[in-house]
Amino acid sequence: MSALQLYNSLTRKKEVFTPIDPDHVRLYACGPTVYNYAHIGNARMAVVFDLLARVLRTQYAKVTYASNITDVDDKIMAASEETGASINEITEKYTKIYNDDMAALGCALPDIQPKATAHIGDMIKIIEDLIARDHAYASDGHVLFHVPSFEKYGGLSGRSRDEQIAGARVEVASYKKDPADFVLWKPSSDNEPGWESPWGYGRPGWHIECSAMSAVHLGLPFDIHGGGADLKFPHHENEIAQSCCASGSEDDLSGFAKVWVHNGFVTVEGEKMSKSLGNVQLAHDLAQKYPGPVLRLALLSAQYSKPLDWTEQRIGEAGKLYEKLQRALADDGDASGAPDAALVEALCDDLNTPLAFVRLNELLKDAGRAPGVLRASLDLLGVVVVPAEAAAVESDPAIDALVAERSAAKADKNFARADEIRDQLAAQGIEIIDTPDGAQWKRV
RNA sequence: GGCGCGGUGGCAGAGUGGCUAUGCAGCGGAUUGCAAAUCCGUGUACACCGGUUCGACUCCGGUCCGUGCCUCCA
Repeated sequence: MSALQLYNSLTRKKEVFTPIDPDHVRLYACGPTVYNYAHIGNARMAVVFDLLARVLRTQYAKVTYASNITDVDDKIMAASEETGASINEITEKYTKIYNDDMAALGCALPDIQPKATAHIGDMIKIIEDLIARDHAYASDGHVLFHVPSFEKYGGLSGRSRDEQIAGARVEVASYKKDPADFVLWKPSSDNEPGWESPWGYGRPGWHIECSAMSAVHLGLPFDIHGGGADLKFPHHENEIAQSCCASGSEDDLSGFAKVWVHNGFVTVEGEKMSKSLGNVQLAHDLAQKYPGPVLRLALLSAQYSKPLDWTEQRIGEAGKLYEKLQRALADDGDASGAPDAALVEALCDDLNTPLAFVRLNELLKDAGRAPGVLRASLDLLGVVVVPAEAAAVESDPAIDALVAERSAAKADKNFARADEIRDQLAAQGIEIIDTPDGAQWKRV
């Protein structure tokens, strides 16, 4: 069996993955803030870590994959004010939509999907620990992490505290001892969501939730922590600071999580997705328009850590691959088999999905002989191939009549008439496909 | 400005110190009455300039260009 190698952002090297406990591999990935539909970038993260969990499961008997739902956040509050819907209505609605949409993309539900609001007590506990260890202080209703108290701060992103301040875009607030200090807890007004705490009524800062949920559900240190590349700083840097300092691991940045995996950014037709450009591609919309497996194939068509440009052409190519798979697996048949060794090997090499797809194409040519291997390989990739529906899903008396007339002409060897009808329908965007079971047609 | 990442054939996208993937598109052919599908064949591409080397797309240095983060962000 090939050894799994992963690029570790913390060490900046590709490393052979060695679990802390081979009997139980633990993976955490930062999940979405549920205030809106997930976009294709969120979907990439979900697909990448779903795949990583699947690959891990081929090698280890027990794998726990946790990915959180952030359900307390200022953006959610803003959405609530805007729409008049309650916070709960919003978070419940978009959590369900997120899970449904990711399921369409072939993502299994994480083993644990903790919600921030269910872990406020755990967060308060960590904050208290940090205060007790002189890494945090209360000030003006806020509690802040004191960055200068953690010498190794910045080790993940390669950014020193001074450099962070040099950017001069960090919020300089009167209650901060140091401009780099970040919020662990902040006060809420009466009409804002909040919880009672030793520092008064308030709510947690953004970073603390992941420190709390990962520790509670996985224990420290755990094996792999993942998320989008943009989370590296400040989110993951701050998670490390909180978790290492609260757990007495100030000297070892890997005292929180051993391996850090970051997936690359998604652009759309060469441009950054943004509301102002109006080019945000929602997973929900895409899933209405294309089969989920096609989207998954498209998302995996570049290696996870590389940037991915989301284009019509890419979806089109994924669509063609999917159609080939559908044809190859049209007959139920041998469902047994293990995933192809070369494909597994490609995935074990830092999830090299493009290389795995090369193998997939070879398997496709051999599908007649070894459909079981192809099925098992697709299973591992999380690509669920659903047989194509019989072509003519719609019915149109005029077209059906012409198709029937053409079939009759063919039977009479009147090919001139048959071709005439083909051309006529083609002009209307109708394609006739002859099959052993008769002619079918579809709009193209 | 600081910290990163990357520049590979028409497009996408792996990879390797020497044998130069793969997919899509294109072209040629087989097959099919014609199509579709399928199959076969076909492209010495690795930003630029130096260096190391018997040999570099691959290692080192520099240049140019693109891009991400540094503020909420997957």
